[in-house]
Amino acid sequence: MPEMIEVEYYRRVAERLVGHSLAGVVAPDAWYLKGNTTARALQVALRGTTLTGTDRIGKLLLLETDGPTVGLRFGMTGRLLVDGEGPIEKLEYASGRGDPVWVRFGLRFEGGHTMQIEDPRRLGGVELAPDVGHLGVDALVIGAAALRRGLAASRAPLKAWLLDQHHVAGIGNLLADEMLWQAGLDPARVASAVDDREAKRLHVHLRRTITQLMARGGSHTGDLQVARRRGATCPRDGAPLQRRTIGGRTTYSCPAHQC
DNA sequence: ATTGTGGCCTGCCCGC
DNA sequence: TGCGGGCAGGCCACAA
Repeated sequence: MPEMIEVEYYRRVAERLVGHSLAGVVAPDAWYLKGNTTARALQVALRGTTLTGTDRIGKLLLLETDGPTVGLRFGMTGRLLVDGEGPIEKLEYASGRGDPVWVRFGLRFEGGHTMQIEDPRRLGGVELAPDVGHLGVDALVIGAAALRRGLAASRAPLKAWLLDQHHVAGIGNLLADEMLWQAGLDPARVASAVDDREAKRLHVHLRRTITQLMARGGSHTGDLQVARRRGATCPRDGAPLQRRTIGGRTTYSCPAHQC
């Protein structure tokens, strides 16, 4: 599913169209437009503007223009297609087939270029001038000290804290499980009970997990991934994995080495 | 303020 | 072969 890694891939393909001007907006699905915007409002605001750059904060992709900024969210099954092709063929929890009705939003550019979001489950969305003030610092940017301070101030379970986009932006369920498994920390630990040494270790593995999985090709390429099913054993030490709900999400962890 | 819960969306997969 | 129920999780509204 799209976590910050996949969204970063999307950002890189979107970057190809920087410098092109927008010829039109295709918004067949009103549900997909968030923040009370409409197809007409988007058309009026964006037509004739030029894509000047792209940015990403966590899982939010920002298309910067010389007019307003457009925010794209991909939910769990959204893919970005530039000129009909995406950087990712198949998403975890989504099939490899495509269906034209899954295209929920599109931008037409001068010269015939297109940018589209294909999202079978409609969990993503498009917003004009999104408010990014409530988003935490991007997971690849947060420093060890900030991570330690954030954890110290919370009584939420460690994993729930990591998933909260207000604290750190970009970590989804798979990444959270993988980095905690790598760091040897129990996802159910109370965040403030994580000591300085453990917080430092988590910071190391947070960065390492994201950069490594980005190089491998996606958030589903972690070492724990093969064991994300009932009855599986830990790929590291062979212990039966624990399956729980933490932070409202299915959580796999190893009771032997995560503590 | 913080933390937890339930609902939304819909395709896919499993068991019958 | 078809069908129904469970499942997946990012995000948001809402409750305490």
